[in-house]
Amino acid sequence: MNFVRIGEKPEISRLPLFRDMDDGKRERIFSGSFLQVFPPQLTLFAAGQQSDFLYVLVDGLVELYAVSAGRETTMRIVEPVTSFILAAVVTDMPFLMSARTLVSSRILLVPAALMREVIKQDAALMQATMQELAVGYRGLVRALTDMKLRQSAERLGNYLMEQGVRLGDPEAFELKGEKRVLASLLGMTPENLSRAFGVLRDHGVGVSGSRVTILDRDRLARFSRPDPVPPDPI
Amino acid sequence: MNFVRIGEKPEISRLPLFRDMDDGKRERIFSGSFLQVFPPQLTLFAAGQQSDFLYVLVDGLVELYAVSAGRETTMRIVEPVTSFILAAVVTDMPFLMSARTLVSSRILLVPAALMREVIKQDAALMQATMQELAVGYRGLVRALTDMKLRQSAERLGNYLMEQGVRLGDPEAFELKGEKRVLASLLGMTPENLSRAFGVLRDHGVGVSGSRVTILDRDRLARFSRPDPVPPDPI
DNA sequence: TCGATCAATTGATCTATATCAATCACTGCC
DNA sequence: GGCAGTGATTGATATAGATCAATTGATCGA
Repeated sequence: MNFVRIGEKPEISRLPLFRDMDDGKRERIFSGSFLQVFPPQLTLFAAGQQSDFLYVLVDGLVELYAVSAGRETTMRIVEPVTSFILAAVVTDMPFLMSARTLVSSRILLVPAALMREVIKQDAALMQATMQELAVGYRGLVRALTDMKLRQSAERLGNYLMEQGVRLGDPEAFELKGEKRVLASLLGMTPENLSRAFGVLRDHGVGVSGSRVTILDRDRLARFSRPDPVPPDPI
Repeated sequence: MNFVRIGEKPEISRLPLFRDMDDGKRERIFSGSFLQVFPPQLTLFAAGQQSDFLYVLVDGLVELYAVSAGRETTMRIVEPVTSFILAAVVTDMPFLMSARTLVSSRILLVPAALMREVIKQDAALMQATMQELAVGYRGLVRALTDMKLRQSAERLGNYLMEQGVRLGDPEAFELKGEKRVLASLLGMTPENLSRAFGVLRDHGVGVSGSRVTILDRDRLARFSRPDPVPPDPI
């Protein structure tokens, strides 16, 4: 367990969540938090547990998953630098999701009680928390719509288009995490993910290992029918 | 278009969202808002539109639905007294969902800009908004998990158990809205909703029209495997 | 009271996706 | 360099749920 080192601060401070708040208050949060490195495939917390920390993934990759009816499903693949499990911290309710590292990860742990306390004191932090929750809410509305209305290959197509934009190069990028995790995120089996990639090959998508190339964006869009409302910025 | 009448205030003021805020500020919001009655089956707003108002359903029934890939799906059945479409208002982004009245409804319209302005001024309102979004976020996490992991009859079983508790009598209650809307909410066709009710008949559920009776709660729970983490209050 | 209308139900298929079963292709290690 | 071990792919089959097609039942107005 280490306290937050100087080198880490800038990228964490640059997060929308902490960016606009009072410097002293931010310092207070950071000095009460600690950075920890976790090995791959380690369970960080399980659904049902009391939410003792807000997590900020600084480096690595984390999977959030939910369990129900004896099976599990990936809810989110968290890429750095992002906070996660904010809603549980804000409501002071047990986690609905579990988390595990997919690769070795450096994570900032902010004590939930401290976070809740400073939120109450700092209007900018509260505002940012509110925004983050609202944006997250809308992301889930999209995800649920996607799951209810689109079929698997279309979901994959949309995911690839969005991921391309998010990662900076809409034409070509690397998939994050194993394909089986991606399959679970998209609500399908690994077998069907393979077949879905096969389908998309005829609609302007190239894949080789985890390298994805979007050869014909219009063609892919025509097939996967992206949401008319464009994605929210951050 | 009428301004908020005295008679309406108490139940709106009692909403968690407005309950704890400064009285003067609340007055400011209410005097800038108006109550309106809408006939059944009227579209209140459509996805993609700029979010000009926060809506509070005072009386009646409203359906929130999303459209994608040419089809539509019910996202939420809003019962009084509840605010809706808060995330769009907070982020000042276009609606992701459309809304229509299912029956004649009395609705409070709070101008979105006014809402955002007062949120910035009143810490208690901001806090309540944050809480509401966090609770909503968790509701969507549950809904998405449900859709991904449970099959249709189980989803129905869980819905009925929760609805019973929410409406005050876990043993017997009336379904809100038409069954076709419920089917869409639960991500199935009306035909399959009928069959799902048929399945649940062997698992402690009685139905007659829109009247649902839960004859054997344990049996139903055994079948539909409710979430181990209990639902959030409010 | 009788049709007309529309939601709900029931039955018969069809289809997207899951499941089961190999096989293939890496990756790392001895 | 070869061979476990693991993830990805491909193929064959099974199944939950959709779709199509009537039929039933309830509501409402003439």
